[in-house]
Amino acid sequence: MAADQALRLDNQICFAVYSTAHAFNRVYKPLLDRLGLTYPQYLVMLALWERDDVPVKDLGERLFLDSGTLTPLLKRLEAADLIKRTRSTADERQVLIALTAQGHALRDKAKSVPQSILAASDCSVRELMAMKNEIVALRDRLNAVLGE
Amino acid sequence: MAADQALRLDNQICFAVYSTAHAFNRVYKPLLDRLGLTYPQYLVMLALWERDDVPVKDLGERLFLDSGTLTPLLKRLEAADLIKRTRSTADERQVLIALTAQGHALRDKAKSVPQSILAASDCSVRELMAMKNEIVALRDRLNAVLGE
DNA sequence: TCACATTTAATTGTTCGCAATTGAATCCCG
DNA sequence: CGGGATTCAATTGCGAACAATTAAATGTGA
Repeated sequence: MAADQALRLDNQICFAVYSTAHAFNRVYKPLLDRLGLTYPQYLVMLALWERDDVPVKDLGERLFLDSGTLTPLLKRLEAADLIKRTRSTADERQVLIALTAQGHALRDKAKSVPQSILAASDCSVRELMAMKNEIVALRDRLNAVLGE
Repeated sequence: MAADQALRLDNQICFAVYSTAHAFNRVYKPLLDRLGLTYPQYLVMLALWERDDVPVKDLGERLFLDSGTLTPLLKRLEAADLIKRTRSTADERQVLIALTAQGHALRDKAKSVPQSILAASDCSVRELMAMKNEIVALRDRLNAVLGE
């Protein structure tokens, strides 16, 4: 592809991904407002609903985020009584993140969210999963380059 | 899909898109550091290289961003002497964004960026364009819901 | 024409996201 | 055992991203 064409905004897959991430964020906003969560906070809760009582580092690896992002976010979730932060006794460098009863309970309220997003995306589950797999494969290749 | 499965992080296309956007950002970082640009600033420059002398609003529509994001970003580009902000005489509500000579010149330095990204994505142009088209179609459907 | 609505950027305040650094705990190796 | 390297979370500083509001300019209809 000629450099001129390559620099066109419309040809940039990165812009497609970037602008779609923001579009998702905007669609999620009214749904998550009802749960009292921001979108990144929702992702943290999704991760914790799968497995909690984990150090910040574990959460960071699952979400591709570092402590600079997670520490203040987790403090806000703690202030909202959704999680508890406890310094590990076994290894005092670690801070373990556990769900509170309210944090567990919020999962029920969140159950309807994916269905609403599916409707907004106006697409079959099969198609979305196929796209998701392609995008994840791309992400993993990009991350592989970073790891070198 | 059962609600339990739907809430799994791995099944969320939104998380796939979100985490891929961050992966792109990290791959772009070292390349854009050489141009003295952040990733959103690079997107603004891409848009301006296609068409400049445009009001902030026009830029916002092309990038799906509002003045709250663009105004400070454009001030930084102006401080770097890449663009000039001029209040329109025809309609004094508008501020027109034009490239400076340096802003135009930066395009040459940016020409090698897409090639580097292509290499990092370890994927053919054809495959990337196909993915891009799918993602853009999804974005447009999401934005359509927001417009209602 | 004139009051009122709309458009446009800018501003304010909150929350991410990350690089770089810090300080404490733990690991590892001689 | 001891000292330097490593790991982990927190902190600082900067740049997005967006909601809500503001102020000025323009448009519109009676």
